[in-house]
Amino acid sequence: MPVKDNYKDLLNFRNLKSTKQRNAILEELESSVRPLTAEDLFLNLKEKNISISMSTVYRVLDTLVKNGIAQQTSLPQTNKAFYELKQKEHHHHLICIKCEKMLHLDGCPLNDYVKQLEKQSGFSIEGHTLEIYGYCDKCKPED
Amino acid sequence: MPVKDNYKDLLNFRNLKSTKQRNAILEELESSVRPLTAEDLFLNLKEKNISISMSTVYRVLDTLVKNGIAQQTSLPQTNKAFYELKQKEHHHHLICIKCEKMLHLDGCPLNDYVKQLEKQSGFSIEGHTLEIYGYCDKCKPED
DNA sequence: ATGCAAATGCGAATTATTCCTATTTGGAGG
DNA sequence: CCTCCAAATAGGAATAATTCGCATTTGCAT
Ligand SMILES: [Mn+2]
Ligand SMILES: [Mn+2]
Ligand SMILES: [Zn+2]
Ligand SMILES: [Zn+2]
Repeated sequence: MPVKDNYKDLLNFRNLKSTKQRNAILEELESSVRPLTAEDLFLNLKEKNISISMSTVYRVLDTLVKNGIAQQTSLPQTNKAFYELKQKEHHHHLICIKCEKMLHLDGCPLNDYVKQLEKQSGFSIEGHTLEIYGYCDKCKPED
Repeated sequence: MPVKDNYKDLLNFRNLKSTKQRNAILEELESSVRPLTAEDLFLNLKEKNISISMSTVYRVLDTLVKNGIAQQTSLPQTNKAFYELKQKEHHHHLICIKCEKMLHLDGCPLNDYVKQLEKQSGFSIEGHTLEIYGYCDKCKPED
């Protein structure tokens, strides 16, 4: 049972070879409802008996990000990176501190703010990080 | 020339002992115009011949944060933490990717957004991280 | 002044990630 | 299809930031 090769064009188009590992990671990311860590990916693929090493996971993710195929976010109060496929629209996340549930939010509330800030600060602004955290419905402390 | 002990009350009030290391760290943070890393603090204090170890720097910073005296921020594209004294007003930073210059911004653009999000999401929102980055005046690429 | 919980120092451990190098492999060209 | 080689991978060592464990020191209540 061969791993899908749905991503050959996507990869070759950017002068990237279509490999078992890259296809498998893309498949994982595409089918996941939430961003995944390098370790998540490593374990998921092992589970499916796809041979891969941690260094390859990191290298592939890096390549995907550099080529605009994936994007990285990092959560507050943890220092590991999460990855998801790049969405059409720039967005942020709402994260449960307890269970790590992660909702994709619609759009970005900072467009105007950033534009204005760029004018008054003299910086050329390249981007921003924004993550919102709290307790989800189920994890709310019941005091 | 003894290290100042201006912070004794501040510390004792929270059942924290006033130690040379804690006072020295508080002094560094207070006199710095920008947030400092654990290593910055360690080196600055060594420079001033104040005996301290890295683990103590981390432990003290942790204690200060837990007690609401300091606050931690972490920059995008780097995985070290920066610390500053807790300000009266919640705020964010504008950071130069190249030279690491860091401006404290006034206020927070997210108050309304967060309130609205809390209602419609069912989360109890505890906080958010927001850092804005780009190139400062002097570091702007000149194309 | 005394006693003891709290704080510190120092090195080892941990965690996430990157680097090194020998080996394998995708796919361009014949 | 073959061949070939640049690109990609495996596996382990290295790095960087941070945390831990434990023996020693110290602030401060009495
Ligand atoms: Mn998302
Ligand atoms: Mn600040
Ligand atoms: Zn945004
Ligand atoms: Zn804010």
